[in-house]
Amino acid sequence: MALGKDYAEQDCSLARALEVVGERWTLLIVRDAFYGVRRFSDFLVHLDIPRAVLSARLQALADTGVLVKDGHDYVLTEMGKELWPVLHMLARWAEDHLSAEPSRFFVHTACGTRIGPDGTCAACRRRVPPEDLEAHAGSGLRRRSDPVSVILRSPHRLLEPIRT
Amino acid sequence: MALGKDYAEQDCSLARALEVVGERWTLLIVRDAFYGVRRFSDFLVHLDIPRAVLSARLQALADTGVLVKDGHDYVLTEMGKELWPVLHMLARWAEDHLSAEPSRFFVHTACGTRIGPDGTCAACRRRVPPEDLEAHAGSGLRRRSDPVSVILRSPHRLLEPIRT
DNA sequence: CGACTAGGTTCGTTCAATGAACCACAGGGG
DNA sequence: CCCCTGTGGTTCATTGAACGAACCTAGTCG
Repeated sequence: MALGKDYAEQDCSLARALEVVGERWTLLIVRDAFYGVRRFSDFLVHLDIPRAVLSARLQALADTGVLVKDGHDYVLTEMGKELWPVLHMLARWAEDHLSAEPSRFFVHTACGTRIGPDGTCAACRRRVPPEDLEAHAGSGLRRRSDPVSVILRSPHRLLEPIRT
Repeated sequence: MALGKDYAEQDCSLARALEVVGERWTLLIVRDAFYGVRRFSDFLVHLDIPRAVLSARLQALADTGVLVKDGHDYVLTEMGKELWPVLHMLARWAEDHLSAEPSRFFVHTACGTRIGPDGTCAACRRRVPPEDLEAHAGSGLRRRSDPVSVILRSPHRLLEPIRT
């Protein structure tokens, strides 16, 4: 990971996880992938990240099997999709403790219920996988003007590819 | 966070979270805090981290309220303790997908049941807070020889301060 | 053909991570 | 009293990753 020295000496599966998703930008790339971003240039404009870094991260994520490269699209694998609960909990933690206005919230498409902090649907009483969720813009959303941000401002189902 | 440029432009509470816990070493420091590590020198020897970086991270975590400095001890706040589900899920993800042998597993002290991937006790059917969990060494634990690793090899309750 | 776009790579600069050395203070012993 | 040790840091030169601008290549449109 990040510097010459990795986390090899740590006896913890957490350290293994951080070697894969612990670098700068990596989790934001994965988040965008859940939002339906698939193309290099879309990640680029939405994240405002150096091209070289994006290239390196996408390749690393493809190498470890979080993403798979399909033509010019980078798509989440099953392994990647299972990061959803982690992303969701981290975002909820920030909202609860960093006075971050929720910029997005998520609704269970099947029943229309907003899911709780633990990722479960209160009505259905079970975990909802990301493909059954619809993202809605919340009060804390800043009005950015790049094409990807504009598209992501209207409600959309997670993992559904966006069209720029 | 990491470089001059932070995640300020991102409209996402995830980005806010990563500004606090997304830097190199930070989540491993928080993990050790759950394991009962509290002293500067104990973090130092267990993480094998440069002193300057450890100093900077502990101060940053105290500034944001994840830890509180009590004399020479760094202790998790309520806000910090609520990171437990995130850490636990990330570690389970690594075990499931990175062929990482579990180095530790966690048992609900009250009923003796090993908790599931989502952090719930199968017997009690509810979320178990970290202070009610006991950490046990698993099959994947490497035999490191520093004093902190030796202590952490025997079962111990989370958040219970270790004695070197 | 020429212009334009998507998807990168190259490379010089900047800035954080590293690790070794140094500093300050608090006991404890002689 | 001075010396020694342990704890909890800070300072600083070096290294390597992130940055950002420029460049490259393949495909497409007119």
